[in-house]
Amino acid sequence: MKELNPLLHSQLRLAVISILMNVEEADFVYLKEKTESTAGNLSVQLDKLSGAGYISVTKGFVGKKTRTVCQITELGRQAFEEYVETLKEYLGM
Amino acid sequence: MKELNPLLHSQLRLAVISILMNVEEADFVYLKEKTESTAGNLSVQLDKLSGAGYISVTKGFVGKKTRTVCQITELGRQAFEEYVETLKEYLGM
DNA sequence: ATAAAGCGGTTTATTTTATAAACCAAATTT
DNA sequence: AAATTTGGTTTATAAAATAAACCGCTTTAT
Repeated sequence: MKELNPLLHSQLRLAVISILMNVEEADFVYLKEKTESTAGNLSVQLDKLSGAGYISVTKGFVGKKTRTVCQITELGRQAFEEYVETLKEYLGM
Repeated sequence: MKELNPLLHSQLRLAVISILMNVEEADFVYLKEKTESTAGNLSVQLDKLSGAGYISVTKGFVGKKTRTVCQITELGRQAFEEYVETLKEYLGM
């Protein structure tokens, strides 16, 4: 049995990646609302994903307010696809 | 986004349940080999699954040796099916 | 017959991970 | 200008996974 990439096998990180797979980009506030996570938790998990090179995180401004935008990277996309394949074995699909 | 049943969202426990879904029953030694887990870890995770009523664990003998046999319960089967459905949402299937 | 090693586990301790709580700077509202 | 809100980060705590140590029984070798 292959191992399930532990970086993706986490509810919140999987939710984030899953969202980012279906959208060009998403900002911190959107991700927080969509995943119903706390800011702190989200911040930590985004760091991990970005540390692994699975997402890019860009801080910018909208008017005077900061805006943190996330995008999935090619590496992240690949990791996700592989995770799904592995998972299918577990689920018998 | 629905939450992924945390009892099933664990590599080892998911592997165990996944095996038990496809087999009438499986004993400790078989599960250990198949999942490549340590005995300690497996023991703990089987306890959790059995504590939740997802599997039944029966201790018996084969000759003089003890044998611990596991089977998935109806509750476990249901939980697994639901977990898979929820996961599909995350994976976009 | 007895010590040593192996089998099938369980219990306990350690490490890792997830989560929440506290905090911070800048902007906005009152 | 004080208080509140926004958009986060950092740090502390709780929970989970994992490994290490252990235990009773059996088998093997001496």
